Amino acid sequence: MGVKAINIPLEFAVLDRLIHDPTRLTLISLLFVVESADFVFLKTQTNLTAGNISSHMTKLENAGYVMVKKRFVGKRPQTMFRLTAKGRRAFDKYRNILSDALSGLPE
Amino acid sequence: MGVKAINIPLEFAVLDRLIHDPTRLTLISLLFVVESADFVFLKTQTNLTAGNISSHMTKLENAGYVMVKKRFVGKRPQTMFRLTAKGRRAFDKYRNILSDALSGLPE
DNA sequence: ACAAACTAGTTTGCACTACAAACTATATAT
DNA sequence: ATATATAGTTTGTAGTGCAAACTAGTTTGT
Repeated sequence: MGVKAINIPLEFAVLDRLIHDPTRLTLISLLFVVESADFVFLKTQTNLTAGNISSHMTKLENAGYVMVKKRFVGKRPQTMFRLTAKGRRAFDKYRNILSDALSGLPE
Repeated sequence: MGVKAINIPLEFAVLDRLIHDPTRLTLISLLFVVESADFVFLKTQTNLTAGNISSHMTKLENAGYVMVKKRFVGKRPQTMFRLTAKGRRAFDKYRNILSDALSGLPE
């Protein structure tokens, strides 16, 4: 028979690409822990450029993972972000798949 | 002072992109556990197309993460892949960064 | 009052990437 | 001979991430 049958359940393939990108992983994780954050907070906590944050958050918004509320604080525009229930579920699922896959490896 | 200073160490940004891609993550993980595998094995264990595997493995080879040995088995070509020491180190580091970052999150 | 510098973002352009389809080359079956 | 299968590689294309450039407004300096 030669080689024994091997079955390694590597579920990396089904990881949500929208979450998996490192930049969005950072942004989503931040939103996950702080519940709600504005643009400036995201910018100072990360080392991302404004443009980068903007386009990624738009992508997350279009996916329905993030809610956006714009208002003025004093005279300045402020953009607030918050994970939606859908976004939270997607992130939970992502984490579970990833940590399961990682823990399935030896060592 | 308003809001307390928050410092969340999210190290996702430094993840090795070469490893982070889900397809390569799958391929590298496979090599990590089986030590050495041929093209056909990688193809049957994953649901990837041959072209996809080919280009990803070339990328990993160029990065010095994977060694390739070609030979004939009977009359058929066989391409064997194996993680290099460098590749193994990179993968170990990747796993550590990722699991640390994940475990830093609440819940 | 006017300009320069700063704040808060969005849009654009480019270089790179992943993916499957198409291809090469050889072997086997009919 | 022709068709089908195996073992891959190369090519073409659509999509992506990123910073630079831009928009719109505010504050500061003189």
